[in-house]
Amino acid sequence: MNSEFTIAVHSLVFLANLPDHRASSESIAYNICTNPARVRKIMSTLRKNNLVRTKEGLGGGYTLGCSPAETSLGLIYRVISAGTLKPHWCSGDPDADCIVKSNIQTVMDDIFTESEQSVIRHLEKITIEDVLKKVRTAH
Amino acid sequence: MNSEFTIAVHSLVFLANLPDHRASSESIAYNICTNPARVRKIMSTLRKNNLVRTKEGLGGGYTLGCSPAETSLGLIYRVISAGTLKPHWCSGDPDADCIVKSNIQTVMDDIFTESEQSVIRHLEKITIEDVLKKVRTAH
DNA sequence: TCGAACTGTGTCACTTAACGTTACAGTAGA
DNA sequence: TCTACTGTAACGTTAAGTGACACAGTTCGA
Repeated sequence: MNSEFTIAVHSLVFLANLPDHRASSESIAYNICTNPARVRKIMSTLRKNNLVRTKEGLGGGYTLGCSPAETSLGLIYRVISAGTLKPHWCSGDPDADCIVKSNIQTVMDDIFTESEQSVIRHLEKITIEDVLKKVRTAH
Repeated sequence: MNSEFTIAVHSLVFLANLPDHRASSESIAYNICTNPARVRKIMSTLRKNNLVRTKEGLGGGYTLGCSPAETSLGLIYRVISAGTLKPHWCSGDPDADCIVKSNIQTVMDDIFTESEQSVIRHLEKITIEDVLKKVRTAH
């Protein structure tokens, strides 16, 4: 899985934890330990899915566009990371004669897709608020 | 997820599909489309878990060490790829003052571990025989 | 007992994906 | 119009994934 999911969740939790739910890409990036451009790219995707609101210009930045209690990590995964469970490298060769060699790709593809579905179903049970609570009570 | 899981499954399905369930690393690698050394490295792990038997020397090679109908992909995942669902990159910093920044790592860690468990539970429902059947009936 | 055909394993090189950096156009408020 | 933001693209750098090679150890048959 790629780490954009982590960044997306961290950003939303960070915003949810702030009194005014508002921050610039620079302060979010500082909290996450990455660079503002990377944050902006991911926030831009979140905005297109109404999970954050953005405001350009002076005094602008990012604000929460969703209710932490109603936003699941499953939704965030689908928006940010769908398809990333499957490895890039594939075994076999569709044009080969051997049925294993030629058919394994589509079979494994299905298996990875189903596996991803089971991850998403699990992540749908966890909300941003749940994560925030865990962060607040972590020892 | 890393592609060693794919190679392990492909190898076992390939062996299961052969009449004598026996092959050299070279012929397995050719079927998978990778190099023999990589196959040997992964098969070595499978051998340590009794999923294949290996024989060195002249006339040696790999044979199935398990029953395809009783061997689940979940077991293979645990043996080969446990822990690879989580991305390498982590956000936050355990030494920071902000509770989000300092605690997000352990919280996300738990989430990835649980997500991996749900993948494993799903993969436990699929056997090598199931994969072989799908390969044989794939259009 | 020697040679051929294997596995086991380590090392290094190469390729590709992940991540960081910089730059700059566009926007909005002071 | 200046300053502080986002949006996005391009490029550089680092780390992971994969391939290639080497060689010691093993087994069998001639």
